[in-house]
Amino acid sequence: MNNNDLANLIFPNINKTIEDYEKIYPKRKSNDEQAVTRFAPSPTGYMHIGGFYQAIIDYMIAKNTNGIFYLRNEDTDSQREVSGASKLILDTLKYYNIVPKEYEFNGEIVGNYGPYIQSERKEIYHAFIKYLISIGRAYPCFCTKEDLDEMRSFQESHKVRPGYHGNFAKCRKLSVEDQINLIKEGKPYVIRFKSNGDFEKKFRFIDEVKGLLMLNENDIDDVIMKSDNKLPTYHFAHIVDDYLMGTTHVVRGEEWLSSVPKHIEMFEAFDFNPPKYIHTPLILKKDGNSTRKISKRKDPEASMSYYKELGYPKTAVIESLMTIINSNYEQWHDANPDKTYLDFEYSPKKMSSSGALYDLMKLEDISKNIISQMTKEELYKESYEWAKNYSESLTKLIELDPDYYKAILNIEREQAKPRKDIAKYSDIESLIWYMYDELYNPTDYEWGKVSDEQEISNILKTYMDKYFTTDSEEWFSKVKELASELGYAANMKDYKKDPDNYKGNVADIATVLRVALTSKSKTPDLCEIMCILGKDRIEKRYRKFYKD
RNA sequence: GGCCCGUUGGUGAAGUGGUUCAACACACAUGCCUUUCACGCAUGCAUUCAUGGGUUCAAAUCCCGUACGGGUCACCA
Repeated sequence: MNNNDLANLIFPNINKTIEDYEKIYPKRKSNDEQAVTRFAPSPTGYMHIGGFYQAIIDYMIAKNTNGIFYLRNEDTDSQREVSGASKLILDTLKYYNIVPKEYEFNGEIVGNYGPYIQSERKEIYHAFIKYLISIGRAYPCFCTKEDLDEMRSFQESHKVRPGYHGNFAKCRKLSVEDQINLIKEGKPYVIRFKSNGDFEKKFRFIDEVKGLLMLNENDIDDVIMKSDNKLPTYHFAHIVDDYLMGTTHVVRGEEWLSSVPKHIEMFEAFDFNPPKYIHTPLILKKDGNSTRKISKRKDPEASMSYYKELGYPKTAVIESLMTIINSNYEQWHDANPDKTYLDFEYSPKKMSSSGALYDLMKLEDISKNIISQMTKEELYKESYEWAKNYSESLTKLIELDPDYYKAILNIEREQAKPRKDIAKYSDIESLIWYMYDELYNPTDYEWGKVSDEQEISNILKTYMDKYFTTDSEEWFSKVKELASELGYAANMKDYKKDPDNYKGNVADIATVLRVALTSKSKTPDLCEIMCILGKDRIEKRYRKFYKD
């Protein structure tokens, strides 16, 4: 009885060898510069901002090198799997135009290196495990959960390094005969990798972000195949998949750094070259005085749906993340205003090696700039699209009269220095509601210096009788004339020189005209608002303040 | 606890031994402009790079210690 017998007993129906799979999935025909990257989330519920930001990096690396970015579904943990999660992930990537070249969804496989869903790759993993068993680098372990708990508490109380290693690795000492007998008896087992490493020894490892690292060798016999569903653990699937799929760069969170030694050892056991690793810093969140990893439970902004629901433009979300990915991005973008983030050359070396706080104010700023640059047609399209999904009330307003809505959006837009007051589509309604008679029913008027009812009435009446115009050329001079007639300074300089000489100034007059029309003291250009509302509706609103 | 990673302003950070080394952007403050707000413009905002020591003519930059923060030690990824 030897290892081959053991391997055949465990995997009697696995006939393909590693060589067979290497033929089925030949090395990708690409030159050395062309990177192959992957986004490999597990479908556990929602799209996390940390994962998304890694996907951007994957996508950019592939784009920069004219390589391939693919999506792999890591669903080996059936317990944690949430239905619909993989659709959400693909949809989110597509929504942001981070589209993988190869992926699998709903039975459709796009690409020659699939399946891209790990649960469908069981046979492949088994072939690789079978090989490992046959050469004595993997073995069945019959330890129960209780055995392992006992081991752990012993290690804790005796202050030895925890883990299934050295003399604690009971099952690695079992003879092949015993192993075969126990399996025949039907005892449940997992398959563990047999480590040859020495924890006391260090080896050099280069991470593309952090640079040269000295790491301890792995000496833990990790589980590579689970007992219940016979699927591989992450560690093992990573080796097999990234080898067979030709991944050149693995982008993953910093939390994986500590498992690098075991991954390296497994690659070596197969004599495969490991990919390059880009361990990205975590996205953190300030919580009181401390910082911690951003989390879905506590932080709504951890989920990508947050940004979509609030209606931030896609490019704003991506660019705000770019400022964390490579902080020289903004300067580059300012110097190359016509280019997009896809033209930007990502550099892992320029990544910060410590975690970053994601600044929502920064997002708002980037977003305001982007929205201010949109034409009214673009903003109309984007905001309508958003409204249909997230705001019934805004949808109604838009559909009432699309051209009217566009006219409102166009206030102080499509000009050299456009207005920047919209950061997200969900802001729009609260900025334009007073333009709609259907919604206009204010109870609170934000009067300024002039609040005397008689005076307000007088100003409004005089304006409507003698100075009303919607001609933008002469609008303000008319307001000035009105101011003069009523004893207010027509221009600010005169007023400042001698304030006592006047009842107020032209700004006070404009404020009365503004508040009586909109109830708000702060609005965009009053003349443009008046143009859009038209004389009849203005008069109707003003008449409420007339006194006889 | 072991091992690993990190620590430049409120935030993202540039800067890896000297010649503007504390850039740039956000935020904040003030002023100008102005019919309000926003925009725009101008100015201000770290005598100091967690901390102690060392190397050096010279350190945010190199070395050692300390503190603090984070990660990881699963049949989860």
